Amino acid sequence: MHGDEDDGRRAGSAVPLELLRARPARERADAARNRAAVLEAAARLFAEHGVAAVSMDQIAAAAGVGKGTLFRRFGDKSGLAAALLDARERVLQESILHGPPPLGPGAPAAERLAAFMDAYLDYLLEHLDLVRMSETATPGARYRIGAYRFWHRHLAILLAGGPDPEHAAHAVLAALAAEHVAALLPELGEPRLRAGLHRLAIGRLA
Amino acid sequence: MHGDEDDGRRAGSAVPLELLRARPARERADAARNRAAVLEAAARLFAEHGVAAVSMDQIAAAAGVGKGTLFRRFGDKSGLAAALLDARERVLQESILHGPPPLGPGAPAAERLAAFMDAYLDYLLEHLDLVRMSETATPGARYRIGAYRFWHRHLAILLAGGPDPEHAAHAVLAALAAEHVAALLPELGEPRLRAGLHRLAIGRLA
DNA sequence: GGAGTAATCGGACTATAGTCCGGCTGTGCA
DNA sequence: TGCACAGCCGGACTATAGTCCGATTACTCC
Repeated sequence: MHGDEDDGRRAGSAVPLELLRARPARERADAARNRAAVLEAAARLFAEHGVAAVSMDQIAAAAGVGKGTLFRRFGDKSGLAAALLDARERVLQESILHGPPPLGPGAPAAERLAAFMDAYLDYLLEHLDLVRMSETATPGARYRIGAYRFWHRHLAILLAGGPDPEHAAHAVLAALAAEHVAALLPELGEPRLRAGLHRLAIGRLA
Repeated sequence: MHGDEDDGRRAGSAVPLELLRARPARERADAARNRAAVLEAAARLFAEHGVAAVSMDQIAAAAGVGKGTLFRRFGDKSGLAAALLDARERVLQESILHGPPPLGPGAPAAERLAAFMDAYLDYLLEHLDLVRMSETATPGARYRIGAYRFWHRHLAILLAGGPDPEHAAHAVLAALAAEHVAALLPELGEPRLRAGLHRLAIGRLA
């Protein structure tokens, strides 16, 4: 899924469990230590100086690892951002799949849509810079990470009544892009942005 | 507006004509020559190797100018892309302002909306890589360039009947972002994408 | 035609993302 | 406990965007 660091334990892949256990499936102790050190250092530096102002060199130095380790582990800066967001994303996804209505299953589609827009916007506003980094570091990154596919699938199902739910879901997600929200927030303010996004999801834009 | 290179002749600014003529308003002959050489070299290299695969160094070398000249003139890579798109954009903007209906004034808003979506998508698909570069080179670039403001204003006027035309216009433009269209095109194909965008503009998404 | 001036020129310089590979070490096995 | 090796480590290396400033040169005014 999203945090696809290239270690052995990929979740949800089709590889049989035996094959994973054939080679040392667990990551080495030093690798685990370094991973934790990197995530901790990155979180601290990002919080301290802002996401954009922190270089990968600084993170590597602060974590006490080499650049090679950093990049092999997380791919690039967007991968590092995704890894930091991973836990938060899982919580939201879990609430959607198995949580109580209206965010979870059991409520009418329109109510679930509204709940999703609110919940996603909450998540986005809380981590705007980090999400922005994870979406824009490399061209097309946003559409490749597993999280996008999850949100898209969820929206397409909720929009199933319309003419083209697949495209409608993409259109809603376009308006939820971190870059877009970051640009609109100072211009419109949060309440107006939130209301507009609700109308978009409901299909009452014009 | 969009191609805001920092020479003396800014179009559409509020500066009185006298002030512009007080200092040497015309660009120097060598500057004009270099500007043309850069644009020509960039257009050729972009067409030959693709926008992403051409470095600013290569462009400078091919144009026979130094890097300093290149960057002073166009600011950054997105500025260069914007300058190359400038002529095309003006044509579209002119058609909207003074051309025949339904793209130009005189037709009902719904028809003008459909015409705009078609015309903009034509423009976008024809120069997808270049627009993408101009929009994504630097964070927030898309929302700062004058062209975005133009499209937004136009859409907001056409969407005037709805609850929040300003936000609706932003939402439509979010779905027209080069990054977004580039990601959806291979997945949905052009006809489906076009149809979906029409529905979005009409407000019949769901 | 000549001097003054202001803008331009261009290449050296910095900062950062991302790659590569020789050496090392933790881990599983005997 | 010792061995073999897969996988990890980390810093040197490359490529590119963007900055800076001394030298140069086009334009203006006398």
